[in-house]
Parts: sequence; C-alpha cells; structure tokens
Amino acid sequence: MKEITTQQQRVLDCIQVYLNKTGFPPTRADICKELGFKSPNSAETHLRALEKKGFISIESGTSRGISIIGSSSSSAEIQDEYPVIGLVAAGSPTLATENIENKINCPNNFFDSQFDYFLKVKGLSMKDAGIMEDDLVAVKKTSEIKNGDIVIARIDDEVTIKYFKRKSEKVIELEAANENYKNIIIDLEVEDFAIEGKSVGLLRKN
Amino acid sequence: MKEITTQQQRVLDCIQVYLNKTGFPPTRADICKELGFKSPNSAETHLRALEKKGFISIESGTSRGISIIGSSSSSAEIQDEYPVIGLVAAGSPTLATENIENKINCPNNFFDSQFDYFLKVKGLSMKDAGIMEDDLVAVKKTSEIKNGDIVIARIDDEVTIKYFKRKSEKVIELEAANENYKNIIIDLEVEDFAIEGKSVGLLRKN
DNA sequence: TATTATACTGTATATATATTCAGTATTTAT
DNA sequence: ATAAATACTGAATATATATACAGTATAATA
Repeated sequence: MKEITTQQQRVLDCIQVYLNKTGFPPTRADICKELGFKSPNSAETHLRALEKKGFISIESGTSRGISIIGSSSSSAEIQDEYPVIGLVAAGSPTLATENIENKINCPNNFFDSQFDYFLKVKGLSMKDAGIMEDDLVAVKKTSEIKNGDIVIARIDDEVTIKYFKRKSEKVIELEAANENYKNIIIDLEVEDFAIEGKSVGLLRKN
Repeated sequence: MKEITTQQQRVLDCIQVYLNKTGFPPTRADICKELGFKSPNSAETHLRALEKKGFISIESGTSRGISIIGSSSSSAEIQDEYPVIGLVAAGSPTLATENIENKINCPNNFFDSQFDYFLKVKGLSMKDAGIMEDDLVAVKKTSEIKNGDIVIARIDDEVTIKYFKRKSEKVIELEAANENYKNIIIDLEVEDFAIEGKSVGLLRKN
C-alpha cells in the first residue's frame, strides 16, 4: 500500500463518513459537495488515485460503486446474525420465524467450526457435560457424527440434546450426562429418528 | 415492527448479502437478477413494503439509496479484541503480554455486562456450575460483588474461580461447585486477599 | 362484498451518475 | 529538463437507475 496524500486521505475519510451516515457510498458529486470541489472530475481523479494505491475498489459503470478495501465488512472476519431457537418439548427446532427467540451477532468463525444457530437448552440432562439450563449451544446442521459428539436429535416429535453412541448398524444410544436421566436406545428400524445437528460450542450469559 | 412476509424477507436478505459482497446496496435491477424477478417494479414494491414496515429506509431519487435499519454499521455495536488469559496456578491473571494465550474478536455488548478479558479455566472446581476445564470465562474487572456471584479471586499468589459468599464483616467464604473440592474461608484481617473480577459469561469451543 | 395487501409482468422516462475530454497550475521525481 | 503525479475547473454525454403507469391475479381483511 503506497503513500496517501492529504487530499486523498480527506476523500477516503469522506467516503467512510458518508457510509456511516447513510449506509451507502457517495457519488462524485456528493464528495465534491462535502469537500468543496467544484467539478466532479476532482473527485474522480482522487478516486482513481485511491484505487491505484489500493485503498478502495471501484466497480466500473456502477453508481456509488465504491468500496473501501480492508474495511470491516470486506475483511475475512465476517460478523453474522445467528438466530436463537428455543428447545421446544415437541417439534423440530426449525429456523421458522415463530421459533426464533432473538438473534445474536457474532463473528462467523467464532467457534472452531461453522454453525447455523444457537439452541437454548431446557433441562439439565447434559449437566455433567457443563451444559446448564438456558445455555446457548452453537449448533451446526450436519449428519456427520462421531461417537461422543453432543448431538441435537429428534425422536418422533421430541427434540433432545445428548451424547451420541452408535451401538450397532441399526441401534443408536443417546447418552445423558446426568445420572438422574435415563439413556435412550433407538432402533432405527422401528423409530422415527433424525439428527438435527451437533454442538460445536457453547455460550452462557449470566 | 410489523410482520414480514417470506418474499419480503428474501428481498431483505438479498440486500444484506449484496452489501456484504460488494460494500454498497443493490439497485432494483440487481435484486431482480438475484431473486429471479422479471420487472424492476417487483423489487420496487417489495422495497416500499419493507420501508413502510420499518425494515429499511429509502433515500428518494438516490441510486442505491437503501439502508437496512438496525444494521451493524448504523448501530452502536462495536467489534472488539479480547485477550485470553490462562488461569495459572500461581500469580495474578494480569493483562501482561506473557500471560496472553491468544485473542478473540467479539462484539463488546456480547454478554449482558461489559467485560475485560477471557479467563481459560483449569481444573473442575466449578463443575456443578457448568464451568469445565478449558472453558473461557468472560471476566469483568470489578470489586462490586454480590453473594452468589462467580468471582475470580486471589489469595496470596493463588488465583481461583469460586462462588462468593460474605460470612461477616471480615470473613468471606469461597465456595466450590464440586463436592470433591473444599470451600475456602478467608479472614480478611489475616490473609492477603483480592477480588480480580467476576464472571459475566462463558464461552466454550468444542 | 368491497377493499386492501401481496406478488408479480412489461413498458416508458426523467434524472442521477459515471466518465471522458479539454484546460491550467504546482510539485515531485528522473 | 522532462515526464509524471497531484490538484483542480468546466462542459458534455452515454447510461445506469429510480420510479411512475398500466395491467393481472390471489389472499387477507373489514
């Protein structure tokens, strides 16, 4: 990244301020108005210089097609909005609006693996795994499960969070992490069973 | 904020995705292209509906003059870098470079209260409180402590995480959440004791 | 039952906007 | 000493874009 001149810095700042204020980039005319230039070409040449030096990128033929390079939105770390879904006694934890309790912003690389939503835990069946009531489990929608993974599973209409253990080709055991809870044995030939996803992390607000 | 329809949600998502990708909002035509509409008026009417319902604002007569209301850029949500400090057997968890294991980016309003650093937990003394080995406890540096708070306390050179319980004017009990650990009784007149901070949240990566 | 909201296609157009060309002047490298 | 970069004004223009108008159709509401 080459050196930036005072005027070019003013133009760059102007773009950032305009973006913060309006939510979209300025036109050449907007920059002129803001900085007191009398010709749109003044802004144009500064923009081209900033582009050449790698501070911004300009989408050709596109109105307001300016984006600041290395700005938070364009950097590798992306801030995303994740829904918080209540673990309802019956019914799948779908991403439908009616199941979304609220939303949480966090970086999409926050946990070691990508994830799809937060599940708000009810009950203490995974207490010994350090998962308490109202904890938010980061759930990745996947069916790639290993023994010992903490899975979100659905049996008929009941959704539950348990340790996964494959007993045989057709039998799975869902293991609670609490001596007061019974393990669940599932015969895949008999029961309506599905893996909704697995836990890749946990968040607790207290 | 009124109800949003499925199609309006798709348009809203489309705007957000376009913004993330390009750094500036889409035109009516861009939205059509993205969602398969054949008339710019399809996008227009959805935009007007979204505006009426308060999801976006539209700057009249302005190209790409769309901004999402309550979006991260316009809101006060700031992304910050927080150090992860190892809970060392001896010595205070200071913010000195040598104690910082790594850093984590997260919004500064991520937990219900502001916090200063993440403490990486060693041992299982707070197991029954759902705090496991290697969990990251969000610590707020404060001495405003209520009974029942989870505190990071220092006794002589030993740092520990426990429940706080004031027994009398000069006596404090630090309570473990694990039957295998003994509680600690502290006589403030005798012992070198300090509160480093309290837990305001927890983060687990697995 | 009439009305409003939703959900589109299709055409047209005023204008918002990028961008080029023609100049002038100063400063900085080669 | 000459070229290149910076820093502008001023005018012209092709086109990108918002937006209105004319329809069609379905579902929800009063």
